[in-house]
Amino acid sequence: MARAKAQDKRRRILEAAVSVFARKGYFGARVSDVAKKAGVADGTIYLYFRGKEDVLVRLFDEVMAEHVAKAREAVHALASAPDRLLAIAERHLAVLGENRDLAAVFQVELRQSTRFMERFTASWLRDYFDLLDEVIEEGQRDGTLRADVNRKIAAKMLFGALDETVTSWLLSEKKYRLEDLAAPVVDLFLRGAAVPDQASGARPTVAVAAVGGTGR
Amino acid sequence: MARAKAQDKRRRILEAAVSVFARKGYFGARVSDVAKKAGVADGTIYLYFRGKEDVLVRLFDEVMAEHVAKAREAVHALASAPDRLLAIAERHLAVLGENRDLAAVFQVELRQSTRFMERFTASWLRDYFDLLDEVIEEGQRDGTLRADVNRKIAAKMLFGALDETVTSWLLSEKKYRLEDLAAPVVDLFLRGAAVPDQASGARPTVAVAAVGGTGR
Amino acid sequence: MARAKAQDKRRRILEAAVSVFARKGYFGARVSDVAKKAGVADGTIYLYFRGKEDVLVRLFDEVMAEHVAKAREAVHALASAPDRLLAIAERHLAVLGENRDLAAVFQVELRQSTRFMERFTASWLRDYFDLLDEVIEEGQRDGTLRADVNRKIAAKMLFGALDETVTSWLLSEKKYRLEDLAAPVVDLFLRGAAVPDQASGARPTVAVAAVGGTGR
Amino acid sequence: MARAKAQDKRRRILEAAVSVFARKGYFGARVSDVAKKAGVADGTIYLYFRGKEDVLVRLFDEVMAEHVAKAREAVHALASAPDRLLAIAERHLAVLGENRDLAAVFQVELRQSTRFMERFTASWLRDYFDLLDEVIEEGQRDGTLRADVNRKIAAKMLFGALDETVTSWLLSEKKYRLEDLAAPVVDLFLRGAAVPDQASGARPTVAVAAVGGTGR
DNA sequence: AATGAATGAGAGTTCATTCAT
DNA sequence: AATGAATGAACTCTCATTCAT
Repeated sequence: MARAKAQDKRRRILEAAVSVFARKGYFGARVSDVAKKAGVADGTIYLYFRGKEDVLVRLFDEVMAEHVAKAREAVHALASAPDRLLAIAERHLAVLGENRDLAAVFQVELRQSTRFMERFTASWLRDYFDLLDEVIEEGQRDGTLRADVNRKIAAKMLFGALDETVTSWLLSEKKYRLEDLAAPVVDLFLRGAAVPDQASGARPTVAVAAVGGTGR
Repeated sequence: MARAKAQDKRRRILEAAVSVFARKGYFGARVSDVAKKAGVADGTIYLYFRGKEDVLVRLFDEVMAEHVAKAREAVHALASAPDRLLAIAERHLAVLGENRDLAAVFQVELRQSTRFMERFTASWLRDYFDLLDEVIEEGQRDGTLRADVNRKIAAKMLFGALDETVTSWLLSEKKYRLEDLAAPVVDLFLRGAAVPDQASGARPTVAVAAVGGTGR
Repeated sequence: MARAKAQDKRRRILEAAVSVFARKGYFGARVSDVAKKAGVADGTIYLYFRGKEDVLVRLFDEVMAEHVAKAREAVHALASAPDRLLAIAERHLAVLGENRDLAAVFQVELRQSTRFMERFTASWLRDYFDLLDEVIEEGQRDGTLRADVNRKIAAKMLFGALDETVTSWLLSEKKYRLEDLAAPVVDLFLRGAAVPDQASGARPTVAVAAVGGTGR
Repeated sequence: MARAKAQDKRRRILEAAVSVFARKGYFGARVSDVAKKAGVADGTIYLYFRGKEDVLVRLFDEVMAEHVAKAREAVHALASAPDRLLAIAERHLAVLGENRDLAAVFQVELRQSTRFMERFTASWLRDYFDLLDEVIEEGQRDGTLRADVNRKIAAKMLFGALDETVTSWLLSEKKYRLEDLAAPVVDLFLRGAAVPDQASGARPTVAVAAVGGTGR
């Protein structure tokens, strides 16, 4: 019981943090703002978190852990690489599209500093890229994806496209359903922007450079 | 003479800011750090800039103005859309690849807050996306790019891919030439990740949703 | 308890401010000087006051509110205008004569700027002048004070005389009891400096100009 | 010639200072504001004055020297004490009434700190009070002024009345000619506010305390 | 467990003054 | 004599964190 109550308070603090960080930015937000929004005393936050930065870090870790886990589940339930990539893209856009404040925190506030970013890159973002990498690799093995594509580059392109899509939506005044963009983005990712050279088997002239270390 | 000296001092301050912001982050950097690095007194910075934030903003504006202008020139010198996109990508990666500190500031520090981002999105980033949009449109008109691709989405995908490529390079320990990734990224962007359905004319099953408002 | 302690701290800050402002002047005094003198941390001052200026303003308001109230009480307890004016003068000189630091703040620091002065003139100083005005008016009605005297001018003369008396005392090296000057000042105010024209009813030759708007 | 030009520049700086100090207050005014208003470079001020404070001090000294000298001349041209006091009052109010900015500086900015005030009190203000004292003394000797009046107190009352009259005029929104108040103020000073006890030769009951050291 | 008053280090910015030109 | 760019000390106020209650 006491445990449940405590967890509830912890959750309220995290939710308040999302809201306050989204509106004022991480540096602009005061710990007391978060406390007030959460309905607790300033000091209480320090019973649940090590400090202001820890709130941001935990927020990130917990949302991501859940997201990556669900993405993995979704992937396992599907067979082909294209379907799997679409499922990942849909989840990605849906999660952030449902909660604009969360999107603001993830797209903007989380990129506060190289220090933060390195930490994130080293943890769950790594997992997320690994997931993309695995899906692509399997697609290459079963022949649905081109084998001559560098997986690291492909993963970054897809992630970058989704990321930019979210940021663009976030900063846009226009209201549209973010997840509706999953299909066209993945379609473009799969089929490419160029008109295929139909007559011959000739490839576009841009050479595929063999790039070594491009992994994060 | 006096004019030249003043401009030199201004430049030194901007260069010092890039270096200091890259290492400590915008919020972590003290104005006095920038001053010391630039070899001027603290107060001197206020003779050239309105304040700390103005240093960041000017830095961004001036680098971007130059970059976008040069990208436009490069585009005009080339004929086909694929070549043009490759040229843009090469410039994008080369500029940031040449100066890791500058890359750090652009990839990380500039995204500190929604306030910054909105400002940037409204100014030069807008220009940059417009440039991509124009190149893609012309490619669609002359038949080198698929007409059924949403230009806004395509522009975001290419930008997102480049952006993520830079961020990944920045955070990576491995040393590689960033601009070498321009060709494979653009190739992937043009040809897509999927193996084309050669026998039939069948398209991948993912439908191309007609999405209305996706512009920033 | 907590309430009492907080009020005590507030009072200590005000007392420290009187002491520090008197010695260094408002602009010369640092907030940290006041804090140190009050035995609190710098930041604590901002829990009780909006800022440095607010400390001065509150100080003034609170001392004046009490002073004007007590002066009114004293007035009500007495019957004739001359007695009432003497009572007011005695209070005026006694309050400031008892606390040289307070006198310094009131006579000097409070007149730092037109901004301050306008604020003060608009608030309690107005009340004080109103009180003098009322007492004089009643004196004119009951025949103890000359009816041909402009009340506004008379109030300013008495106040000016008291004010100058305090300033003079403050800057003087000599030590004397300030309140002892109340009687001679009021006496002079009432009887005038000139030798009355005893033989005739002739008035001094200086004409009483009928001046319209002389009120503050 | 060069000498004349230099003096002109010096005068322009002083005039600019009056204007700027009146509007922004001594502490609020920047040296560069004064320089700009005077049409000279910041550094030039330091060729004519020791620093910001020196500008204020010289301003005061020079205006006062002239004023006291002229007041003395006016006094010598007149015979009776009442006339002389009226002349002094008229000059006092006229000088400040003619130049609101100068009045603002003298009534407000000059009282910035005990340090300033002590300096002033020790110099020309001393002269001014001495002049009043002399006039009153002669009036007592020739029988136009009451001999039982303490001269120091009387001088302070008259000065205080004039001072308060100026301050009141300065802060008042209403526009009226300040010097028109000289006559009624001096009349009140001479005849007193009380209705004389006509039947008997009885004096008002307020005793004239014999106060020793009341001089500044 | 919770509170919130108190702390005090820290930083952006201003501006009187200097001095090379 | 005049300039005005440069200096850098100084100061107010903020806010993450602590700890007595």
